[in-house]
Amino acid sequence: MRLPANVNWSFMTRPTHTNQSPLKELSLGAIVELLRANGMRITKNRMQILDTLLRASKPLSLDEIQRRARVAGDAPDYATVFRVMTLLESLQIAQKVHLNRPCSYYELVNPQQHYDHIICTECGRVTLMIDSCPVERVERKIGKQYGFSEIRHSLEFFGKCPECT
Amino acid sequence: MRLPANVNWSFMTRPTHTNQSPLKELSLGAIVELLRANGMRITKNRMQILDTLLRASKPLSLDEIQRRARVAGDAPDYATVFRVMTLLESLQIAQKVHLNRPCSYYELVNPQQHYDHIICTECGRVTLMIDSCPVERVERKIGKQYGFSEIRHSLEFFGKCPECT
DNA sequence: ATACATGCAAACATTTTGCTTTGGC
DNA sequence: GCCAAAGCAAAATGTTTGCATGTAT
Repeated sequence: MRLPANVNWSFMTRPTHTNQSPLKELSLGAIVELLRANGMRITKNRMQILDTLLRASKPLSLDEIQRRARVAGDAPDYATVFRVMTLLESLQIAQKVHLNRPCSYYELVNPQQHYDHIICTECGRVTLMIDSCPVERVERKIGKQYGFSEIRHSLEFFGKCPECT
Repeated sequence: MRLPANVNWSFMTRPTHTNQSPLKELSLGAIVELLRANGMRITKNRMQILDTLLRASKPLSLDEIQRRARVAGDAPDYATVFRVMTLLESLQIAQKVHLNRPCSYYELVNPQQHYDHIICTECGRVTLMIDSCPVERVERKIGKQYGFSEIRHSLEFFGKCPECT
């Protein structure tokens, strides 16, 4: 059952930067403050990427983030987008979402609100579930029953959306 | 909100082979029968891969499937493993599981039983949740509230397992 | 002035495909 | 014998890194 020990699994969720001050609300100001508090510099690229993520109504791929972060024909390098997203992920400001596609999609984590996704298997449209999360209660049960701690989850629904039916 | 129309999303879940007879139980016999019913040939490679998947107690990567399907020093080609898994996926006999790792992991779909996963963020160990699925009720709600049909879901929990705590 | 962030290019890992040969039916 | 499946090799895709240069602090 145990996977190979020589594999480094830590990159999955463990922050590479110790994040002492968790995000209080999902706003540009709060994020900038948190970056500063962690010794990160506020650059034009980072502002444009954060602005893009805040405007997005669905998870974005690195490619989409790069294209949307373009200002006056000037887009950040792909590697920069990658590094910024890796950074935001490690600070638990952003997270990956699994859409059953060959590349990764990212969204900002809203500490106030948890949303799960419904992905149309026909057109790929992503709908956010605004309902209260159906599994939060289960997380507590897992802690007790299986002895896990620091539990997070990833939940996606797939189906045919009304327009594709 | 709508994603680019020129993208082909269908590969995500839509079977490429029309599967007329859904699996009744998760056994080698039932799967072979289903393959035959869909005009697929029964080969040594396919038998070894199916046997591997049936024995597995956790989702396996293509690489792991190939290594485990080895019989007398003779392993199926990696491309063959890939094609067989794509086939099984399209017939909805197998499915991908997202473990937040750079490659895909597969498991057989048990029509009798649905299991969700708990993945340790430290050691990568995968635990199956044998409890009744916490979100089946939600699926019905999504049908009504959002108008989706043919709803499936993917649910993974992440946390520190007892031994890693 | 210093150290972090960036752009560019190259390396890497994984997935996917083309094509010829093999083998199930 | 026919056509699907397999093996091999190469291409395509997406992710990640090294290093020289730029820039926030």
